[in-house]
Amino acid sequence: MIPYSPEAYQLLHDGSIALAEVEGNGIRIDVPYLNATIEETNAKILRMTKRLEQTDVLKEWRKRYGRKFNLGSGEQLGTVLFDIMGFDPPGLTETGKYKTDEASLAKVNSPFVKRYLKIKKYQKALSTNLEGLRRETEDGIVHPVFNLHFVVSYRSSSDSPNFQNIPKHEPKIARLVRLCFIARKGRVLVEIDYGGLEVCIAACYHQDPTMLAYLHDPSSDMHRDTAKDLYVLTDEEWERIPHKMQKMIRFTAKNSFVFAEFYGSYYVDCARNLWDDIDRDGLQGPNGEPLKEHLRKHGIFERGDCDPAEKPSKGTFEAHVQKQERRLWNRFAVYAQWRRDWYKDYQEKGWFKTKTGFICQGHMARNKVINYPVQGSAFHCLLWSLIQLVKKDLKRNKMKTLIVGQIHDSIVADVPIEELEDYLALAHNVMVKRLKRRWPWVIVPLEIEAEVSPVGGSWADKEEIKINA
DNA sequence: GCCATCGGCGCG
DNA sequence: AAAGCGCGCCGATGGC
Repeated sequence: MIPYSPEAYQLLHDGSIALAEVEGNGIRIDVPYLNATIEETNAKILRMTKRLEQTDVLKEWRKRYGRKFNLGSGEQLGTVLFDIMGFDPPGLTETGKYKTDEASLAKVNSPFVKRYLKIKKYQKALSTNLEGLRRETEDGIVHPVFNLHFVVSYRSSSDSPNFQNIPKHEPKIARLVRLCFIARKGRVLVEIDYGGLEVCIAACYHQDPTMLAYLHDPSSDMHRDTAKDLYVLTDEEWERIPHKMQKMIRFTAKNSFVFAEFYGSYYVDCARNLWDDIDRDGLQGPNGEPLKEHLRKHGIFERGDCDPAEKPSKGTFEAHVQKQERRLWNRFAVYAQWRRDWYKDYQEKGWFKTKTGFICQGHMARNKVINYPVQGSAFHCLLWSLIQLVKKDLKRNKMKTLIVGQIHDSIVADVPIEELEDYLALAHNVMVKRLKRRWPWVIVPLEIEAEVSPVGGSWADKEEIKINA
């Protein structure tokens, strides 16, 4: 069976050509800054490593391994922490070694851990994002590759360097790396992204009335409402929490619970992650108290065993999250039913077809069957918009704007400052209005948000800007 | 020296 | 009944 309709084929065909042009354009790199930053980051890592020498963990480590000592070896670290020093092993990897990732190490009570993890973060940024970027930059321009093939869900990928995983969430690291990416002379970098695109596209498949109501009412906020339930916060208490803290609480509710559930996770894993999030992010309740203290006032005293074989005990966070899980899927009951029906249909036929005309066949686990069509179709909305801009609108209007990248649900462009207004209007027209005409199955309103760098400035300094429709 | 695999982690 | 989707890149490791 040919795995796509003629129109789906056309999308990949046009998309490949448009993305080739995007690759050719490339992004300007601040080479002097990049070179200086590589030097400085190297020195910083060296300094931090020196300070680590005084910790008891590192002393034990050197004693055990001598000349073979290697700070980058997770295996050595596991042996030192859990075999020699007797900390509780947080769990084992797929192949039976000690886990030494950030979440596991967070449970080890030692001043060594925090500093070690900080070094690892900078090491990662240095080797992947800074040195990797320098390797791939030529004449001050980098040309990331964007692939439309080999991705099972019919999304895209990027490499050499990967433009789709540049640090963003950790402020210091994000700034360090994003200062490298700058607008050309007299121009600004503009990133326009669809807000909540995957949720919107999922809603086009399942048409759950509660979800549709959320998406049609811009003043409502599913993640905020879920966050309040999850942490037992009344409206009045929520209002007393500082805006920045509200955002952090909403962020963890969204990523560790709502999206996790939508992707097929369940309350045991969610409870574990959410409980860890509270301490790691320093989440606080309405009186500035640690969120766990707030939960205690509402009869939630501890995390719970989170043992899949056991029922959660009363008074635990695990039991509470289980209750919230039931509540979530009761509210989105039509969505829940669609998941069952969609999967059953696949089991009977052995394949399914996406809204954008692609056929996925072969053996797939349940969660993949549910996620691929949404993930793929969401990206196709972005790709169609990008094709319109690159192939039609920018050329038709004889504009000098260059599309330079794409990150699943966003488009990055290098725009002459005098074209900014025109570009924003054009993008809005394509991404919001014309897309819905192109694909009438998009039955929810779409929203876009734009961020703009200073003239000749960097991606790190971009700021949100209003789009006048 | 080359290559595949693993654990870990960055992004959506 | 099962139990988080998709990518790419890095260093470590071990087999050849």
